[in-house]
This record gives sequence, C-alpha cells and structure tokens, in this order.
Amino acid sequence: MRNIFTLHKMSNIELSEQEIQRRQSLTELRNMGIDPYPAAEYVVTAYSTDIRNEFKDDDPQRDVTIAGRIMSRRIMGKASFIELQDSKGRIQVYISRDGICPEDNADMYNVVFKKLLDIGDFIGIKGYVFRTQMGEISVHASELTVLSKSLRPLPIVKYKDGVAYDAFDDPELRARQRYVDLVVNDGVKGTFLKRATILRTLRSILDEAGYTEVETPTLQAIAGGASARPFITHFNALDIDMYMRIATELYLKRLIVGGFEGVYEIGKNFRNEGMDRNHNPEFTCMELYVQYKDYNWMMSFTEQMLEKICIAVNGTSESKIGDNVISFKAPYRRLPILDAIKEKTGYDLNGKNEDEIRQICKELKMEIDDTMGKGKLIDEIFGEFCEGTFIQPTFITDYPVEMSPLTKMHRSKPGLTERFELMVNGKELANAYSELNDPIDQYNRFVDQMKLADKGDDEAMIIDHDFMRALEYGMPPTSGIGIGIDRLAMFMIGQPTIQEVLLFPQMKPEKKAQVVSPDDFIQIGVPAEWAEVVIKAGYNSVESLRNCKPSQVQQQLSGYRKKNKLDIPSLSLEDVEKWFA
RNA sequence: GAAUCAGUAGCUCAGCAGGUAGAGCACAUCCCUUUUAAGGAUGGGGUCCCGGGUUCGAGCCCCGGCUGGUUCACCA
Repeated sequence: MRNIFTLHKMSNIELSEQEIQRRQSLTELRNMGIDPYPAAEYVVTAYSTDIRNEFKDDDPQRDVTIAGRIMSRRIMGKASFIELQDSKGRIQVYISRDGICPEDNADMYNVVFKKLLDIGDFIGIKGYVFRTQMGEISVHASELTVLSKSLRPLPIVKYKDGVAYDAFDDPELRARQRYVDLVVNDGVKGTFLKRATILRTLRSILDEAGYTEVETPTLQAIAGGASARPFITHFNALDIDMYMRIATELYLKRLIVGGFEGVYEIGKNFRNEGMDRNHNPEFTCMELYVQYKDYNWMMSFTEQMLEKICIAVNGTSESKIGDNVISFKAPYRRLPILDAIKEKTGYDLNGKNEDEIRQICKELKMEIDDTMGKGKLIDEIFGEFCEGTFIQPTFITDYPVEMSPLTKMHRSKPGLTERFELMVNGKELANAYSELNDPIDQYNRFVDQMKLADKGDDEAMIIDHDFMRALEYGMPPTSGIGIGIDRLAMFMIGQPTIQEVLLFPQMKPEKKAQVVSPDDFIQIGVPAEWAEVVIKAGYNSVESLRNCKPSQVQQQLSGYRKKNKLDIPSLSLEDVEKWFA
C-alpha cells in the first residue's frame, strides 16, 4: 500500500490522489528523458474540424500534424482511440503500439501513452487521415510527442448525440474557472467567438462610415456623463481621489468640439452598484458621436447597424432568446414614451403637471417618494408598466427633460427632449440623443441636477466645468448614442445572463484556504514528519492546538497514526508537552 | 437588501424517519490491435461548507456564519 507521507514528501499532503499520481508521472517522464514541457515550436499542419470537413474517401492518403489536449481515451490492449481537442474542435486519433513504437522498444505506447499520459495533457500527433470501420474520420498516429503535462484532472463531460453527460455546470465553478469551462463545455468558446464577431462587425461598420476610434481617460477627476455611483481610487502622486469612469460621453463630446466628424469608443465603464444577471460592475460600452446629425438619423443608423451585426453573428436577422424570437431587421417601431405609457396604462400624461402625475402614480398603486420629480415619476411608470413589454426592438422616444440633462430640447414638443432608448427583449439596449450643445441651457440643466441632488436624488449628475468650457467654445449639432455591448451580446447570442457573455464576470473573492503551514508547527517543536499530520488531524493553527490539553493532543495524534498506519515514530506525552512550552 | 433552495469523492449526483457514507464517470492494477457515453475483472479515494448546540450517537435536527443558484427589490 502506498503511503503518501513517505513517498511524496511533505508538500503533497493537500493534493488529491489523482494529482499526486500525475506528479509522479511527470517525474517518470523526466526519468525516461522526455521533457514534459518542451520549448521547441511544434508545427501543426491541420486542425480537427478542417480534417473532417475536407476528407474524401477516394483521395490519396493525407499526412497531417496536429496538436491538442487528450479529452478521452479508449484503450484496447495494443490499440487505442483518443479524442484530441484543438482550438477548433475534436478529432479522434487511432494510436497503436506498432504504429508509434520502433520494433525493439514498446515504451512509447506501453509506458508513456498508457501509463504516464492523462486526460488533459497536450500532445502532438503525426499521422495520416483515415476512416474507421465505424465510419469515423480519424488520424492514424505514427508519432506521438508530449507537449505539456496537465497536473489537475479535468471534469469529464461526455457527449452523445449532442447530449452532455456529467456536465460541468456549477455556475460558480464555470465562471471562476472559465479556462476549465472553455475546455470541457461545448459551445462556451463559441459564445466568445460570437462576441468577437459582434465587436469586429461593429468596428468595421463605424470605420467604413468614416468615424474615428478613440480612447479617453478611464481614470477621471469627475465621473460624469451618466447617473451612477462611481468607484473611487487614490492617485498618490497628486494625493487626490479619482474616479473610474461611469461613461465616456463628456470626453467624446469634447472631441466633437475639437472637430472630428465622428468619434467612437469601445471600452469599459465602471459602476459601483449591484451585480445580477443583467449587471456587472465593469461593463463594455460603445459610444458614438457624429456631427450635424440628429436623433432621427441615429435611429436609422442604429437599426441598420444592428441588422448587420445580427446577420454577421447568426447568419440571419433573427435571434432567439429563450422563447422569444427577436427580429433585428430594420426598421424598428418608433414610439414616444408618453404614447407608450398611454398604450400600456391608459393614462395620457401629455400636458400633465407633476402633482397630477403623482396622483396617477398613486392610482397605479406605485411606491413613490417626494424626492421624485416629474421626469423621475414618468420614468418609474415606464419602467413599471411598459419597459418589459417591448420584446421586439422598439425606439422609445421623446423623454421628459427632467431625466435627460444632456439632451437637446425637442424641436416641437415642449417639456420633452430629442432622446430615444432602444428596448429589446424588455430591456434597454441603447440610449441616444440629439446632443445638447447650447452651453447656457446645459449649464441650467446641471443646476437643476444639483437641485435634485439637494432634494435627495443620489443619481443626479455633477457639473463638469471643463466640459462646460468646451461647450462654450461651440459644439456643432451632434447626435450620440451609447450601446451596452454586453447586453448586445446577450441579445445577439441568445444568452439569458450577462455572466455567460463575460469571460471573467465579477465574483466575490474566493474563500481563502487555511494559511497554516507545517513550518508553523515545526517551530514550536513538532517533528517535521509529524507537522503535516497535525494539520491533517484538524489543527489549523498553533493556537487551536495549544487550546487543547497535551494528553488529548497526544491521544488524538497517536490514534490518527494508528488508524492511517503511518510509518513515523510514535509520540510520547512528554514529546507533546514540549510543544506547549 | 428580502424570500427561497442548495453546498457529500477530481466531476455529476444519491443518501433520510438521526446509527461510523454510496453510484456513475474519472483514477489504479490486469485482459483486449478499428473502438466511441467502448467493454470485462479487481481496487484506492471523503474535514459530508465552517462554528456552536441537542443527543449515548448528527451528512441528516436546532442556532449562527460562509459561498452559490433562483425570484423579487434597487439600479443607466
């Protein structure tokens, strides 16, 4: 019987049996003169899915060199099949003793392949493509190269007819160990390839339109351009607090002032708020500003852009999210917010004042408070009764001025602004304006925001004096839009949660493992061979050990030694008492 | 923030009416040269999330905590 304490030194006590076994294999590979982590380039000439797609039974024999992870093994004596997973997919490899070994030495098959390699290891295979009796296109191996040894067993997910068995599906583990998720779960990598397609398509549309991609500060002295709580950090050199940006808006408008025809930025915003299936504290936003345009133009531009992106991702202008099929085919319905409210609640808010609207809110049995102004109340009604009902892409337009401090007043509807939000699947996807470029109006809006703030609205905006200065130099008529890229990805790919479209969603820090080390016990006089045992027996600090009686400790450790048949010197009570000195 | 469910082997999960923990896959040893969720035989592997409590005895019951899922609330 193997004894892990004597065989594997002290450091292995926390490893599982399988991990220890893999480390042993590592050593044995080295002893055989095989480097488990070779440095040299391994030149591959083909990929799994291409090999299958290109194979024709009548073609002359095709030689290939492929590389990837071993994902399963079926060993039948002197012949085996493995599934090799490369960056594009999986392919079966046929490995036989006589195929990969010289006549006088079968070690490569019998020892290296069968004993020392495991699922998860990277190997390279040279061989030729053929079809097995069962009809599966495979690679017949003539040479096997160890490329990288895996020391941790992967979760084993098996697939048959597209059904996953023993899926690795704990949401927490999947997100925390995305690298494992990507390796073993079908379709996860595809999600992120699609996300990349979305970004690539978006960029190419904007670039072709002649707009310039720019980068503006993430670290800002004033977090402006949106209503949200920021993350605060400290800049030591200047000894001032700074904010992680909550939006790119105000900087991009400065660039329009500076004379760009159109600028866009795709980047992270940070908001110090909750996280759930629709929110992550850092999220990706695309903001675009174009001079001389208005929000009507922006609606047309947006619907055409989304249609193109959807086709690029899905091959069609439709996308499935749960039970909903969403058509991104332009054009989309355009509906003023007050009409939407009238449509969904029956109340016509046109021309109503704040008190009248407050009364309607009460009739609708909504929870409201006195800090809410007219704009906020309308926003609440819309959020409560309308927002979730717009499944197909719908532009909701002409928001009240109170909730749109950066938006130009409507050209013909008093009290309203030239703003739209694009609703998809009952959620906001984009937000756009005819940008406010009247500096005096803008200043007054900021002042109104301050009043709201004084009233207790902690979402109200803070005035940015440098932005005001820029506006005073003059900004051309401009339309701008912000699109949440993570939500866009959810809609386009058909994922129900933001975590599924983020490679590394924010999570609570992992619980720290016990930090006690054997040295801590050795220092108080515990013999080295006993130190690990003391930890294993449940003492996770010197203090916890000293809180027990020496006789109790001695009895427990001796019991543990006996039970586990440990081949180490026994302990006398005197020995143990010395630890308490 | 609230309600609710969950945390058991590397992975997916059983375990109930409190009595020293089970399966499949994975792993180890052996058999098998075209298999495929390969198969056959044998075997090893657990701080039953953590800490208290009740009890002769707790994976299971009670209290507290941690972590996560779901729903709701909040949230540009």
